[in-house]
Amino acid sequence: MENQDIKKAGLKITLPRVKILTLLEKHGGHLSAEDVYKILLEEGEEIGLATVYRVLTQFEAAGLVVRQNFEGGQSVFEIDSGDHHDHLVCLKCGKVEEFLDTTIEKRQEAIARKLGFTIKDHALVIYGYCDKPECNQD
Amino acid sequence: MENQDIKKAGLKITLPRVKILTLLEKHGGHLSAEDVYKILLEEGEEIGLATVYRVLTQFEAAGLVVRQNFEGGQSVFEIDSGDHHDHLVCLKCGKVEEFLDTTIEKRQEAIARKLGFTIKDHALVIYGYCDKPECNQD
DNA sequence: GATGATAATGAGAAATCTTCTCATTATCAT
DNA sequence: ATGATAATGAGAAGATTTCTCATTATCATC
Repeated sequence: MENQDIKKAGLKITLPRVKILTLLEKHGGHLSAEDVYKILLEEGEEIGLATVYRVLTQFEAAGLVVRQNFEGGQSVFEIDSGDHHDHLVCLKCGKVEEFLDTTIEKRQEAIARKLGFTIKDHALVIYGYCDKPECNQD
Repeated sequence: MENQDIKKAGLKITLPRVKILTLLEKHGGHLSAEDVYKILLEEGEEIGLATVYRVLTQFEAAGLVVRQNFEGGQSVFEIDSGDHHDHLVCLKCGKVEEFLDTTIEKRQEAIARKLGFTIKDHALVIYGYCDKPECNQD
């Protein structure tokens, strides 16, 4: 029940928050603030774009969603399912694949340790072309 | 001689281009377009911000510089020394460390192959706190 | 060295994404 | 039901980057 998640985050349960969280859960994928805004509009919900940004930022701070800053464009958000993963993004069609590689994760920690850093977060995005015929090559 | 690099890129040798390339080489680190603009102003060069953006983009396309999109803020540029590397960024003081890990690089290729992607580029940034006393913790 | 086709520049406008402001409205503990 | 407080919506504003276009500079050719 997403209402409990919102409450646990110290936020009041409001229609915009419930709708946005439900939408992200239902969709599953990676949505930008504007995507969320437009889908809500299509569903007949009159929720302001500023509210969408505000709520997504609050959800991020609360650990309910994760923000990804893919290059060139807007941030995208996805439900924080708890299992960290990195991303592969197709530069042609925009398809996003997720992956997790424990070897890479461990190497990162070793590197940070060696250089005296305490890891707070990390972003690994591989950009390329996926295997669809219209995306292949060049 | 940086003039030859500019010429090889199919660009005319102009004062803004020479100044910007020289500045990046001299500085060595990671500079935003605005950093470059301000430093040039301090040096008495009247080069417009639009020109700085334009030239940096051209240099990137020509492979002379590399653009990094660290989270939250402006892109930064550095001379493309040829040796690819990834970055560690301190969230407190902004210090940037570079590293290269062949294990990670190889794993990325394996992952892309498995998922049917042709790698074009990738971005790995580790965010954390460096070992300076004022940056440590929280 | 002068000439001219073409490319580059500078300044400000504009585009894009995101945050802020503030008056109005909704939530929720009592 | 009431009231303190938080949340919302709309538009303005901020931040970064790109675009437009008139003016100027570059460089191959003469």
